[in-house]
Amino acid sequence: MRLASWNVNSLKVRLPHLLDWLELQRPDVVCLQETKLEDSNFPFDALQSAGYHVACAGQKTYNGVAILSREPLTDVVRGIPGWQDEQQRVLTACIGAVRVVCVYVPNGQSVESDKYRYKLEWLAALKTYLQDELRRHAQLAVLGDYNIAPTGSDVYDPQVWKDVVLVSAPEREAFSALLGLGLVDSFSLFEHAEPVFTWWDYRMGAFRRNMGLRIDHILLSQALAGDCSDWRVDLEPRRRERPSDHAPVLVDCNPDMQSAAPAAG
DNA sequence: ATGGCTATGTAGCATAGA
Repeated sequence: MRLASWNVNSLKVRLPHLLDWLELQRPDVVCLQETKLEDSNFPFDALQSAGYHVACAGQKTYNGVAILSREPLTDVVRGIPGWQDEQQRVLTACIGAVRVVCVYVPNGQSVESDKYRYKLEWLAALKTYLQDELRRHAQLAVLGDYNIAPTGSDVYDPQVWKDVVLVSAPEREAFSALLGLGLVDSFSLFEHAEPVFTWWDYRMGAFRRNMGLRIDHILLSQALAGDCSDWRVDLEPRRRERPSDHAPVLVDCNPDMQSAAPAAG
């Protein structure tokens, strides 16, 4: 099963890129972030014609998440249950025995900002939610734009990216806390000779100079991580005209599509 | 290198992203 995550930065603008890319990569499941579309404007027809079932949780102008899947989506849940949030940032669904959570973690703006406090509170709520989901689903995948570069190796210049939003200690601790639940950053299952990034600023020729950050992640429960055979970022869409500032991230894994029950213990 | 692009809502620029 091929799982992917892509912050498209407006699905309206990026739909042609997405449709081309779906045909090339043929992922089984795709989590989209920053769709910036109300559900009434979601391009259902184009994606259904491309062979995908769709679940979406959008809003006008900002945020918005969606899950595309070749197999039907069931048990769809919008947001973090029990945690009120105006912003559409979380969507969860089952594909067979695999539970998929699509997340768009708040940016935080700056460590002095109220938005930064919201980000940390949001991450704490996400942790509680994922802990709960892990109890219910042995095969859990949490894909999305985390807006956190976990280590100094995940930024092009650790001197520049120091104690600022996206790399601050509290944010990195919040990310580690998700791993502490028993989730694995699928990136870390493989060796990487060169730095790997998933986002590059539109300005300053950042992509051309590979001045990027690794902030889009695919976390897998132990049951899925054990059979994960590949992790990669696809740079091709970022090279196109009018690209998203994020590149899609993909993993290949081999879930057990029969058993939905969590492992004992 | 200091918000230098890009997208949205909306009709000039403001807000947000990371």
